[in-house]
Amino acid sequence: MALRVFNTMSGRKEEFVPIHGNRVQMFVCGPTVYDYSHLGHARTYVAYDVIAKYLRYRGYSVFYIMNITDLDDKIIRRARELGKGPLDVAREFEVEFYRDMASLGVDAVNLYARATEHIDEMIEQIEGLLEKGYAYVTETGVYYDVTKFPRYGRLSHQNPKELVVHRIEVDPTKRNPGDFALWKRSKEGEPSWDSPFGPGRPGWHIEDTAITLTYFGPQYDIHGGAIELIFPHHEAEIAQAEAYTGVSPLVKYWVHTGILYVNGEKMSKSLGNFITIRDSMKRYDKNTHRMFFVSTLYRSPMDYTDEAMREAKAKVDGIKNSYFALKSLRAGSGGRELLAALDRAREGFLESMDDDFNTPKALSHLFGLTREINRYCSKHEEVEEGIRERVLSTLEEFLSILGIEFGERVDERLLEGLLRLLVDVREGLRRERRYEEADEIRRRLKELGIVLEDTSRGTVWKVEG
RNA sequence: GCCCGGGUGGCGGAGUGGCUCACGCGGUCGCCUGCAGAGCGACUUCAUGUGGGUUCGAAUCCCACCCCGGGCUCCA
Repeated sequence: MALRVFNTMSGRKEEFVPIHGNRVQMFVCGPTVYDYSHLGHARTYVAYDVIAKYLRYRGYSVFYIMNITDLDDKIIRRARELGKGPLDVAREFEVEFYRDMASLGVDAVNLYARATEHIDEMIEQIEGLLEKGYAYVTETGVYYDVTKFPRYGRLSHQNPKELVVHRIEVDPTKRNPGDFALWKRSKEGEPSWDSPFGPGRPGWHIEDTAITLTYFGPQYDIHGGAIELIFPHHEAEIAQAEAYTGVSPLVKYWVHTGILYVNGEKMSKSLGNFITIRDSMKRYDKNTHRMFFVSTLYRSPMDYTDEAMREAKAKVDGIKNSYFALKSLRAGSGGRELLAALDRAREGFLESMDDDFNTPKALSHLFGLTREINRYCSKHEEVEEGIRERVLSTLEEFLSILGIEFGERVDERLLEGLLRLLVDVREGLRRERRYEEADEIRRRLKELGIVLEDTSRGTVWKVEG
C-alpha cells in the first residue's frame, strides 16, 4: 500500500516517492510575527504537524523547516504603533508563536529559520537573477520580470496575461504590473541592510527560496502552506528558484491547507472575529483543538463554532473513556476478540492516512476499535495483560500521530483537592462516630503512602518518604 | 472578468460508478444502574444544490445553470 499525496501542481493525488530515498525534506511557510497567532495558523500548523508525524511513523526521516518572517511591512507598521523597534516586535511575537504552538502540541518542526538570518543568501540569489536577466533594478528596488519565466502561473493554473486585476497600487517603475519585488529600497527609519543594489530590505518571497536553497539545495520534496499563498507567493518562489538554479521542479509535492472560518466567515480584524490561539485555548484544551482540526480533511475548508468544538470534545471524551475502561480491567484471561478488532483498526487507520492523510476516515477506524473495547468492557471484568498492552499501545500510537494524548499524571492541584475531599468525608464519618469506616480511609491512604494526622486544629496530610 | 475550491441526513463529515452511503455528534426508546455518569442494543436513515445527459447502475462521469467561498502581487 503506497502513500499518496495531493499535489496542487498536478491537481491530483500522486504516489509519494521522496527524492532522496528515505529522507524527506519538508518546508512550510511560517508566520509573519507581528501579532499573536490566530486559529488559522493553528489549523495549518496542526495539519503539517500531523503530516510530519505520520511520515515519521511510516519510517521516513523527515527534515522539517519552517521560516519565520521577522521582517516585513506589517511588522514595521506594528512597531510604529507600539513605539518599539521592528526587530524587537518580531522577536517578541516569535516567542509567543512558539508558546502557542507548544500549547497545541505542534512539535514536529526541526528548524525554525528567520528571514533576517538569511539576508546574505537572499542577496546572492538576487544578484544571480540580475546576472541571468530575470531581474532588473529601478529607483525603488529590484524586481523580477515575470514575462521572462514561461512557467509563471503553472502552480495556480492561471495565465499571467489574464492577471490584470490588481488590488494594490502598482509600483510605477515596474516593467510589468505582475512583476514582484526582490529587494525594496528602504525609506527613512525603516530597517535596512547594505547590498550591491543599495540599502534596503528583501521582498517577501525571496526568504523562502534562500532558506530552502541553503538547507535543502535546489530541489526538495514537500512545500506546504495555506491555500491563499498559492498565488503569488508560491508562484514567485518557483520563478525565483528555478530561474536561479536552472533546476526544475523546485518542489516535488505542493501541499496546501484549506481556509478556517469562524462562524461561517473568514477571520479578519475588520470583522472582529479574529480569534487568537491563546483565547481559544482558554475555552478548550489541546486534545479538543487537535480533534477539531483532524475531523476534517486538511485541504477542505472548515468552520470554527462552539458546536463543532463541543463535538470535538465529546469525541475525545469518548475515546478517553474507552481507553481507561480497558486500562482499569483486572488482569486475567480473555480479550482475544480485541486483537481481531485491533488488526482491523490498524489496517483501516493506516490505509486512510496513506490516502492523502485522510484523518477523518482514519478516526472512524479508531472509533470502530473503541466500540469493540467498550463492548468487551461491558461484558467482562478481566483481560489478558499482553492483549491489553497491545491494544492500548497501538491506540496511543495512533492518537499521538494526531497529537492527542491522555496524561497519566495527576497534577498537584487535583491531588490536593482529592485529599481535601477524602479528609472531609472522613470528618463526616468521625462526627457520626462511624470510626471503622474512618479508619479504613486512613489505613488505605497509608498504604498509598499518605499519612493522615488528626490534630486539634483539624486533619492534616503528608506524603511519606 | 480570469483561475481554483466547495454545495451530502437534525448537525459535523467521509465516500470519485455497484455490496442497505462509513464514522462521529445530537435526539428517542430499551438494557445496565441506589443516584449520577459511562457503556451496550435499537431507532433516528430510504441525505447527495438545480435541470438535462451517459450507463444495466451516478454523490461519483459529461453538459448547462444556481449558490457559497478562496486567489488575482497584504494573508496560515
